[in-house]
Amino acid sequence: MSDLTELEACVLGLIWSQGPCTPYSVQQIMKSSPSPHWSGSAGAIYPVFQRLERAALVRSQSQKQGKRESRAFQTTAAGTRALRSWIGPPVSEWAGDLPIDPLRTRVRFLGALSVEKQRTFLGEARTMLERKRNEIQKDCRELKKSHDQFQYTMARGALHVTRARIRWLQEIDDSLE
Amino acid sequence: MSDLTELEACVLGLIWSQGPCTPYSVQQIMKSSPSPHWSGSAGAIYPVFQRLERAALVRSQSQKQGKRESRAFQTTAAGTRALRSWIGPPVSEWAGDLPIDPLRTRVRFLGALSVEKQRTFLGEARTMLERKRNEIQKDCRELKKSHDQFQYTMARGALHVTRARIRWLQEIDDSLE
DNA sequence: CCGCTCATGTAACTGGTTACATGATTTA
DNA sequence: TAAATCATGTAACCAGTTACATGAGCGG
Repeated sequence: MSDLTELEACVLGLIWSQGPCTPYSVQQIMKSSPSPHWSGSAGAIYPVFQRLERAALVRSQSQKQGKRESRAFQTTAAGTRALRSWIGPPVSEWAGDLPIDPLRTRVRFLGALSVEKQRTFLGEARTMLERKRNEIQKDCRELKKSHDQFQYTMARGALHVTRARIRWLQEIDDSLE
Repeated sequence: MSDLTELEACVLGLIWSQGPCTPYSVQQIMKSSPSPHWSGSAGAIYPVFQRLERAALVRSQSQKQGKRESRAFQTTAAGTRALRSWIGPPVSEWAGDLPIDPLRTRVRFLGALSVEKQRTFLGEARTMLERKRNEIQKDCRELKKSHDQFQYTMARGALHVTRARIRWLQEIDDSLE
């Protein structure tokens, strides 16, 4: 497998971290994520599992109970290697790049609005960001003693960034005086 | 036009902010952006212009010099309206959502690496982020007196977020003790 | 006149989306 | 027993990507 897509690698990582699991359960994890940026639809997930298995990065064994059949997947040694090399080091060039942020994109063209509308926009955006920040904070507290240290780390990252975005909106608001 | 894609809206916004311009010049702007998340390829840009014109959000007039012909596009009144309603308010639900960040995705699975590799990873990532931060800082200084206030604002946003990401990596590094 | 940039496009592909289809199992 | 959820997939679509094609104008 030449190069994993983000989704493929993410699924691979989840299989790795969850141990044997079904496409369905991975799908549930993706859907329940606080801000899922993938649909987690069957139409995406199942083909990914197929590709990963074809590339021998995961293997499956069917575990049928009664007439209901399902297959449990786990990473192979090659799969773990692929995951590790996907993560790095070496860290890819783009690592410093800003994640694409639809809110920032909109702010770029904020000049198209009247100053009043600009204020409304900024106010609404801040409300949403603050709500998000609170959610994440709650998440952090819950994950603090999580078995998986890096899930907590993720949440902390989310918190840092969300706070930064709030500060930024604050700054814009101030500059509109 | 039911709903603009991010790329369509972004192009529309650029046409709006630049005044009459050609697909090619918009393409150049996209390519020269500090962290372009679109390829800015002709295969993307030209069809977008076609769609925007079909939807009467932009109009064009050919400005041929000699045998060389090119068309200059500008937004129509409907185009400006579409841009404004794309920006909001009302601000969309997802505004608070975290932008998808490939670095964070990788950190989620950092546990797959040895602690040594984890440190290397974090070190490299930080170097890149710091380099980026410096670039952005320079950008900020240059844009400070820019004609377009919101371009400066964008850069400030980038700075806030990048600093937050650096602090986050710092925090992870500390927690590995 | 050769190569570079300007400038405009098309064609094939690809990864992920929505919507659909199917049937087993559990719960009200 | 009807509805919801578990669980597995397929099919059509769509936006953006890479790669290609074409030709004008310009500097060495």
